[in-house]
Amino acid sequence: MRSPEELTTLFRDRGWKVTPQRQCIFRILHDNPTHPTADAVYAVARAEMPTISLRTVYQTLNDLASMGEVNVLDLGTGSVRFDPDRGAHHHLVCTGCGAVRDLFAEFPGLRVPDGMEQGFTVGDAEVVFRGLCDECSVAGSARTGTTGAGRGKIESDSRKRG
Amino acid sequence: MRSPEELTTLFRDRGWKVTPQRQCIFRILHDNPTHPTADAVYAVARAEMPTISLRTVYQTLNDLASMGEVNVLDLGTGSVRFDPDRGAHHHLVCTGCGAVRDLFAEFPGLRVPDGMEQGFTVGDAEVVFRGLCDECSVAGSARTGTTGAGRGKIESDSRKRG
DNA sequence: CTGTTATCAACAACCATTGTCGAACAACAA
DNA sequence: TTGTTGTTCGACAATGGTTGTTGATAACAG
Repeated sequence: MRSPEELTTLFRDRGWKVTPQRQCIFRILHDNPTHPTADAVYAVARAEMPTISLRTVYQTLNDLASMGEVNVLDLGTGSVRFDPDRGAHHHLVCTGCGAVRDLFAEFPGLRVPDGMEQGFTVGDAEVVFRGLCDECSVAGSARTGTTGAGRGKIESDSRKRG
Repeated sequence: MRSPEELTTLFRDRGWKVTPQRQCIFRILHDNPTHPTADAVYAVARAEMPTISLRTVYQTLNDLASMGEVNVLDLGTGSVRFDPDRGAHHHLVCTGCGAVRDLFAEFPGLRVPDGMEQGFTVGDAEVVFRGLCDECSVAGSARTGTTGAGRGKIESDSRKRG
């Protein structure tokens, strides 16, 4: 996404006000590679603006998304993540803790093979590599995780109910 | 996933009972290419078992997931989907209506380039092609959708609040 | 047949996210 | 420096998807 200064101009052009809260969020997101959730942004923002509200964070995040300044990612980790990097890239997702890392790689030949479109008008392709991050592969030799995606919400197999 | 008959055996082996409800869900899922949500399974199940509960559907679906008989997919469409096809394949996702279609294609060279693992122990790669299905591309020439993923929950830009 | 387990119904709780409302306030153009 | 207007806050309710709970009933499996 663009720099806080540029965003200031863009907001003004749209007739939107540039409040300290918004500027704070601009700064937090700028060059941020951590794909923070709304709640993560909120936590950081509170450090310098203790009275900022979660509602305002969501509001501004959505404003930025509607302007196309951040990408909204739902990688199945339970909450939506915001990515200020607008360039084409893919993701590594930890099935343990939900961490997301960028993967700047190109995969030539990554398009729907002819005749398999099934009526779809296909836009972008995103690749998600799922696995365990360094911390989680150390911490847990058990719990290899669900085979596919999943937000870690699989019922804890609590048989014997009732 | 395996046939209803095989699943019956597998459940018994685990000391689980094979109830009509479970068998019903086995049948609904078997060779089902629609990636149904739990609610979709529930709707079909009720057609032949009007008294089945949503709770039981979730329960059985999670049982099957924990056995590795179905894949749990969170494609950012708002609810989790269940895929009985355990083979390697990818997906087409409609950003309009959330429909999911299988894409049986192989993408050779789809692995994390050396040195870009960032500490991850990478397992599978899933490719999501986002676009519009035939129905949605006819129905909506407006609303091209959010650039990235997103469950269509972006706030409806209702300015002038307060 | 009998003991164990699954299911039901009905409800509450959870989480991420959005809506709402009034009051206070601050950005910014005049 | 003002006034207008948009923004924020706080506090709470509501949504939708999913899971927990409970007691009673029903059904599987040995």
